[in-house]
Amino acid sequence: MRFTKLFIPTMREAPSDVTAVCQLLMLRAGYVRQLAAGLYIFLPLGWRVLNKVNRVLKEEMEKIGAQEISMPVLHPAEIWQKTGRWDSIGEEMFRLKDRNGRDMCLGMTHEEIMAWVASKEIKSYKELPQIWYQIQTKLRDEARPRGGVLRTREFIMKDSYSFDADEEGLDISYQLHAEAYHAIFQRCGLKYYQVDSDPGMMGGAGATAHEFMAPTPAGEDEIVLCSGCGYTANVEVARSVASPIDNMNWEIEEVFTPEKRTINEVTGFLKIPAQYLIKTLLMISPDGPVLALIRGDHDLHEKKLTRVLGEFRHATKDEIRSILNIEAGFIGPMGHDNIRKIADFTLKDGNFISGANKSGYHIKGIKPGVQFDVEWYDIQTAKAGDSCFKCGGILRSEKVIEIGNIFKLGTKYSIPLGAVFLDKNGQENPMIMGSYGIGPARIAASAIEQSNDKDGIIWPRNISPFDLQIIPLNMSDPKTVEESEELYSKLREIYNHLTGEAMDVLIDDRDVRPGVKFKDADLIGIPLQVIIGEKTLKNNQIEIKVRRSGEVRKVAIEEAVREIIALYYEIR
RNA sequence: CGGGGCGUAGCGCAGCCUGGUAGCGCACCUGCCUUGGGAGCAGGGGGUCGGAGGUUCGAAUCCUCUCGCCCCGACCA
Repeated sequence: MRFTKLFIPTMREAPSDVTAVCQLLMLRAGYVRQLAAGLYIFLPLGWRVLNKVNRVLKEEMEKIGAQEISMPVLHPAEIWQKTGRWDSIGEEMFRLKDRNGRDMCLGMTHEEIMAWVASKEIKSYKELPQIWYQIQTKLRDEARPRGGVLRTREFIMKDSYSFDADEEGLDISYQLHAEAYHAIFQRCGLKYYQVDSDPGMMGGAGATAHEFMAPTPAGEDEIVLCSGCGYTANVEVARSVASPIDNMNWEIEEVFTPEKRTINEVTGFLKIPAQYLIKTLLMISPDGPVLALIRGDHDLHEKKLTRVLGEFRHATKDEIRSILNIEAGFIGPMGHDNIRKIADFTLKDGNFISGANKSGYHIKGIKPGVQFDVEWYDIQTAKAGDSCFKCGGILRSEKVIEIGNIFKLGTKYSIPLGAVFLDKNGQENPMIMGSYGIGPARIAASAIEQSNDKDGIIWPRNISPFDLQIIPLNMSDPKTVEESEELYSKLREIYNHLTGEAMDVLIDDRDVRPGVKFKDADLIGIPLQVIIGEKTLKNNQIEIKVRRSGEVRKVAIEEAVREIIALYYEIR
C-alpha cells in the first residue's frame, strides 16, 4: 500500500483532553477519531488492526469447531422479556419503538437471540454440541464512556455461545474456549492473566466465570494475584485473609469521641489502628434495612454484598435517623436485635470498637457473633497486602483491562426461551449453554498500552496494520525511488511464494522531508522499517530498523529481501 | 446519578478578571529553495468565539438558561 493513497491523519499535537496512552497514540497516529462520547470512527489504519485481530479470532475459533454466523443488532422486546432481562437491565439498554409502536432494543449481547435460534432449530441430542460465534456490533448506553476505545457505547465483540446436552459437555466447550483464548492473546502479543470473575448479569447464582485481563495502568478493573499459589481473581470476587490482629481483651466500655465520625477521625483520636474498628453500614435491601459490618481498614465490596442481599442501596442520613434513631457516624451493631446483620469473616476473631448508638460516643470490646447474632459472609474488598485464602501468601494487585470473558450459563436462557432437546431416552431437557466474549478494540488498546515508547506505538507483529514500512528518504532522487519500488514489489511477491500470503508492505512515497517520514513511521508503529537513502545506496546498501529495539542493520541490496524476511520472523 | 473542569480556525493555546474592529504557534494553499529525525523565505485562505435569551450605545468578555466534551466519584459512617 502507498502512503499517498492511504488516509493517515497523524497529529503533531494531541487533543488536550485525552488521558489514556492508547487513546492518545491512536488519535495522534491517525488510527481513530471520536464522533461523540463513547463513539469512535476507525480510520484505515485502525480498521486494518481490528481486521488483523479478527483474523486471529476467526482462525482460533474455527480450530475449536466454532461456526461463524451473524445476528441482527435490532431485537424485538419479547425475546428479552422472556428471560426477564428487558426489565432487569435498565438504562444501559438502548430501547426504541418501530413504526407500529412495537418495543425494540439494540443488542447489548446475544444470549437471548442465540437461544431463540437453538430453540427453533435444535430438537435432538444428535445435533449437539454446537458452538456459534459472530464478530458483531454491540450497543450499550454506558453511564460513563472512558479511556478512548476502552469503554464505548458501540463496539465490536467476538461473542460465541455453546449448546451442550449436559454439564460434562459444557465443561468441554468451556475448556476449549479457555484454550482458544490463550492462543488468541498469545498470538496478539499481549501480557494477560486468566482470573476468577463475577458472573454478573450473565449467569445465575453459583455460575462459573473467568475473565482474561491485560495489565496496564489505564485499566478500569483491578485484580489480586498470589505469587505463592498462582491464585488470581477480580477484586469483585477475590477472597483474601485480612492481616491478623492482636486480641485486645477489652472489657465493654463506652469511650467519649466528640464529633469523631469517620474511621480516620476515630483512629486519630483514640490512637488505635483502623483494623480494631468496625464500620457499621446501614443498607436498604429489598427485604428491609440491614446492617453490614466490615473491619475498619477494609472497604465494603458492594457486588459481594449484592450477592447476599440482592439489589440494595445505602440508607440516607434521614433513614439512619428514623430507622436506628442515631446520628450517622455513631452507628454500632449492638442493640438492633430486629435488624439483619451481615458481618465479614474478618470480624470473627477479635475485639473491636464501633459506634455506641449515641452521639459523641464509641464502644470498646465488641465481639460480633458473641454479644449479638450475625450472618458471616465475605463482603470486603480484597486488597494488596492481604493474605491469600488458599496458601497464605501475600497478595498484590494490578490494574487491568478486561479483554475477554467466559461464562458457564447453564439453563438460564435455554429454559425461558424453550431451547430444549430430546435425549436418548426421549426425555426433554434444556440445553446447557455457555457464552464467551472478546473485545478486539480492547486487544488493540491493550497492545498499545503494553507496547509503546516516547515516539509512538510498537505493534506486536501479528496485529500491526502492516508488516513493514519502506521509507525512501528522498523522492527526488531517482536511484532511491527505483530501489524502493523494486523492493516494494519483490517483498510482496517473494513472501507470497513462501507462505501463500501477501506481505503487507507500506511504502512512504510522500514527497516530504526525511524527518517527517521518520517521525510518522515511529508514531504509527509498524514493527520493521526499511530505510532507503542516498548515503547508504552509495555503498549498495539499505537499512533495516527494528521499531522495538531501535536496532539498525545495514545490508547489501542483493541480500535485502532475505534479511528482511528473516528479521520479520525474529521479532515477536 | 453526584461533584469538578473545559468549549475561541483542523490541533495546541492567548484574549474574558477590568466590555470598544478576534490573535499566536503548528497544520493547510501558492511560489522559490531544500532532502538522514516534524527545514527556510515570501505570499495567502480559514473562526456566526458551542447554542439561545438577557444587560448595554456596544458582548468572546457580564448575567440566565441550554447543549456538548473531559475528569473524579458512585462513597463515608
